[in-house]
Amino acid sequence: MRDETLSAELLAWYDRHARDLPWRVGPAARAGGAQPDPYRVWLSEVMLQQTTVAAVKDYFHRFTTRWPDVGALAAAEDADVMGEWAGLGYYARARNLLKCARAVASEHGGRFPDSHAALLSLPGIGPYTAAAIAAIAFDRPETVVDGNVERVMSRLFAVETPLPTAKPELTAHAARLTPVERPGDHAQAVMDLGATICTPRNPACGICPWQAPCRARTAGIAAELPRKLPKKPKPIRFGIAYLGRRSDGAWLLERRPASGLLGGMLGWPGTDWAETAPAPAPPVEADWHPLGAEVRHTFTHFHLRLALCVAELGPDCTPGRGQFLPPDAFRPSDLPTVMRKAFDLARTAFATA
DNA sequence: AAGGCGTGGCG
DNA sequence: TCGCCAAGCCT
Repeated sequence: MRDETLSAELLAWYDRHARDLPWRVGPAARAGGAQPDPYRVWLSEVMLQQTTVAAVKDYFHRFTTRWPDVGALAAAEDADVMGEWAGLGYYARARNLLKCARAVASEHGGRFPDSHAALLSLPGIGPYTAAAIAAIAFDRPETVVDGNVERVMSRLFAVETPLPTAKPELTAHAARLTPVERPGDHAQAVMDLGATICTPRNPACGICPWQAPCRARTAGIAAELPRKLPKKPKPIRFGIAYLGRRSDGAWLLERRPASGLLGGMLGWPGTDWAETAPAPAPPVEADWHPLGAEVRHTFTHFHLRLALCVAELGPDCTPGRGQFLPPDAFRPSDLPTVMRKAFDLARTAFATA
């Protein structure tokens, strides 16, 4: 059965405390008839997948400045989009972002569909994002369930079953609270609550609009929820990267395969990353010098220790892999973070050589 | 249907 | 220093 009492209390809080975000139409403007741009809602939601608001803001501004609408993005070069996404992580999102933009442009006349089912069929749009776009951009009564909602529901109803087992139960709770009126504001309100008050650690229960009905707070276990299954330890992997600079200043880089880790991104040629020390595998015969420092970087499922080799390459150098990018065609900011760390260390070495 | 897939901030 | 965590999706 539906319970809109709780939502009414939350919306009253949201009307006073909604965060001002670049992609958001606030409750006052929305009440005045303003509608969010589905393109901006979609772009922000994809960027926000497993990513904090603070990390997304600058990327969102750069993307919307460079590609103001879905048609412009659909017409962009792959390398430009991947370069603009560099540093934000989870690069499959960028690959699917382009696929989705092109699908909207070619199959939907340049307009985002407004139904959950149609949105779900687009690349990079899963259950959460489809519901978020339908609710926020089109004010459809969809139930949005992300990590925030799971945490808030687990506390509000004191669900002690660990995630991900508890997910269906938490989704059912969230669905009961979804109002027919203002479902978009409701969705954003629950997520704002989770992001600012019902936080993972040290939740600010004293100022929470749901402090009275919250069963975890009553039981004194709010900070312990949601419970989660233990995680596997991350192994350490080792690799070597080769940073070669030609005498004219061009750097030897390569485009990584279109799928897998850092898929589609620019990177330095090198060995595979394995749990045992790699055999040297330079991309071209040269006087490679090992760098004293190594890059340490942690991915989702392993720690990487990346040894670096640098070399000055001759003007007629013809490498077996990769391509030379002249200085005016190479922005270090186009590199994923692990590769940019390597560049920063090597650049220092060249500068002092 | 578990596991692959980035990064930065925080306690 | 280190584990945890963030507006998940795909295979």
